[in-house]
Amino acid sequence: MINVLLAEIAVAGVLDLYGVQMDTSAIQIQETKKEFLGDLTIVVFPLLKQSKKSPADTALELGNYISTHCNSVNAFNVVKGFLNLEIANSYWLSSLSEISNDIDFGYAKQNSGKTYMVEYSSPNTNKPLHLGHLRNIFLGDSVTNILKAHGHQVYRTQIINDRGIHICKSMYAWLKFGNNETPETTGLKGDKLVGKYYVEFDRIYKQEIEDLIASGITEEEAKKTAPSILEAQKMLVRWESKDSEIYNLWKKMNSWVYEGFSKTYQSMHVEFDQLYYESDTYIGGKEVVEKGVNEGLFYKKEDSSVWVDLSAWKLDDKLLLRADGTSVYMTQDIGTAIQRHKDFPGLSGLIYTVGNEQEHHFKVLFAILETLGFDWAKECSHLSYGMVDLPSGKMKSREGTVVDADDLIATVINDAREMTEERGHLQSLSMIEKEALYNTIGLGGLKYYLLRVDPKRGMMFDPKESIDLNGNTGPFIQYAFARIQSLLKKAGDRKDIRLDTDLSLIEKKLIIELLNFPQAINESGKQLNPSLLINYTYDLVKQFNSFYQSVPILKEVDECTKNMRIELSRMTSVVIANSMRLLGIDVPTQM
RNA sequence: GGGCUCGUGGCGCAACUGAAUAGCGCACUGGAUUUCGGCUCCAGCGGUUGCAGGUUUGAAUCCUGCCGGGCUCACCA
Repeated sequence: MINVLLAEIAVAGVLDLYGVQMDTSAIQIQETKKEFLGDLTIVVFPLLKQSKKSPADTALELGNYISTHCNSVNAFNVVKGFLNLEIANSYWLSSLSEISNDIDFGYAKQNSGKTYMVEYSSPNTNKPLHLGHLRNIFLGDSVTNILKAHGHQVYRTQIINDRGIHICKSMYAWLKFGNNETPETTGLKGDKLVGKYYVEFDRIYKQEIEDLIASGITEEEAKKTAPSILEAQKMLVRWESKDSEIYNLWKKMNSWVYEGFSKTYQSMHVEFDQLYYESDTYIGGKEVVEKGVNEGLFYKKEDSSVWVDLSAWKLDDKLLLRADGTSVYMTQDIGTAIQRHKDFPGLSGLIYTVGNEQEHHFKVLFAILETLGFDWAKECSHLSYGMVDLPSGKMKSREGTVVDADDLIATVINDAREMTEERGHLQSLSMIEKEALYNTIGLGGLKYYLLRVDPKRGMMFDPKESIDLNGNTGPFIQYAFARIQSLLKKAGDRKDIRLDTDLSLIEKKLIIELLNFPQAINESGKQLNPSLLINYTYDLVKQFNSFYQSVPILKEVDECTKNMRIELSRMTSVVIANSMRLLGIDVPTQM
């Protein structure tokens, strides 16, 4: 890579000129802004302490040194403290030639020897998946792909939140008002049916609270003593003691939900390697907590609830077991983390893809794991992401503004169908191929939209924009790919690029952009941030479209130039495909 | 109230973690096809980066204060 080479030469230059040894990391190299002459720019301000000269003099001296010591540097110019270097066309052409034989360009060539586990999705089993889950799922899925591209082994996992008070709420409402309804008798998807009774519970509960308040009880008291919530709590205790009636009901309703979820995952082409069930892992968590009490790591209050003191982390004390002996969310998360490290010894990292409203929870979890003395605790990390809001504001289940995942996916595929039928080149496609294409475009647009924004930030979801075709969208990228495929089909056999081919500015810029791909993968992996890859790919495609528009490719008469342009196009499509694959987005050969 | 976090053209997002005149998309205005897929390209309009100080050769980026959102501090998950 030329940047590395230039940095080394610059370091040698500083040593030779000013007698100071520097690290290559201190050399700032960036692409030259388009309004200046040159390809790469070294910022010399940080070197002034060493040179003890003006920015202009330093840049001039360093420029002279570099151009005589690096034959890929043709010329240079100095603007203020910026040393602009012009790199020889032959360098760019040989770089293009090199990567154009690499179908896996950008991906690690060998195994890193490291293993990671990425947790994502992990829904509760009391209601269907919604838009918020989609951001979570696409993010976790993409981060997994990106880590794999770094040569790591990665396991996709979930914690299935299949126990707890929330499940009991659905069960209670179903028992009371369900009339033995099943997915079969109602034709409802299993997760939708169970979700219906979770909502039903909430309605009853609210009503009871209102009635209690009307009878003169305080709101706080009413919330604790409403009959429905007391019943649900009793159920949880019975469940933990494996009461067969409750346990069987729980199994039945959960099985409905899993069937529903599995359909949803299939529709978005997402799979997992290893599932963990809270109903299994909470037991291990409980045991560890009890052991921790005996070892004096945790303490018991008079009411026999168990707590941990986290003042060493400047965190409040945290409850680990309720007074009635049942466990909380944290208890099972402790058990799950331990189980995972038992099952996969030597994990280099365990990454939790969970919304930012749980940042505090994970700080506490990791602190507890450290308290327990697990040395892998510091390798656990929380991939936190911001909430998805609608133009109308926040999604609120109470107000019925939650965007259902199944509905959204269906909508987006249908929109893709309508738009593609209108303008597509589909004559040669069978019905099945067409359906697959609508799927690719609709889902691709949706994934692109949700992955485009920096995960850390909250984002706005506008249903109208999600599968827009113009601008910074999935279909825009897909179209560029399809168009290149069409071109390549007519291009004939590949030939090597001649290093003396003429290069225009726009062609050179495109090569430079292509060469940046490994760096984009690198950054997105380091930061666990797929949006960096999206931004990169979008810039690349814009650059390509501009190139495509400005010069003939197949109609070019000069054979060398024509061949170079074909290779440039082909390599662009390889990078598009390789990048989109990491985002979980398919690219069609025609659309 | 304590902690975390975010305020960038009308709207939605960038800015390589401190560098050149803050970029892009949507929307709006005007152009481009004897051309390989026009779901394309080119140009214009539009910003004192919430406000006020400070550090620095250089600040959207770092520090302090204020204003305004969001999240969180559960015997919920």
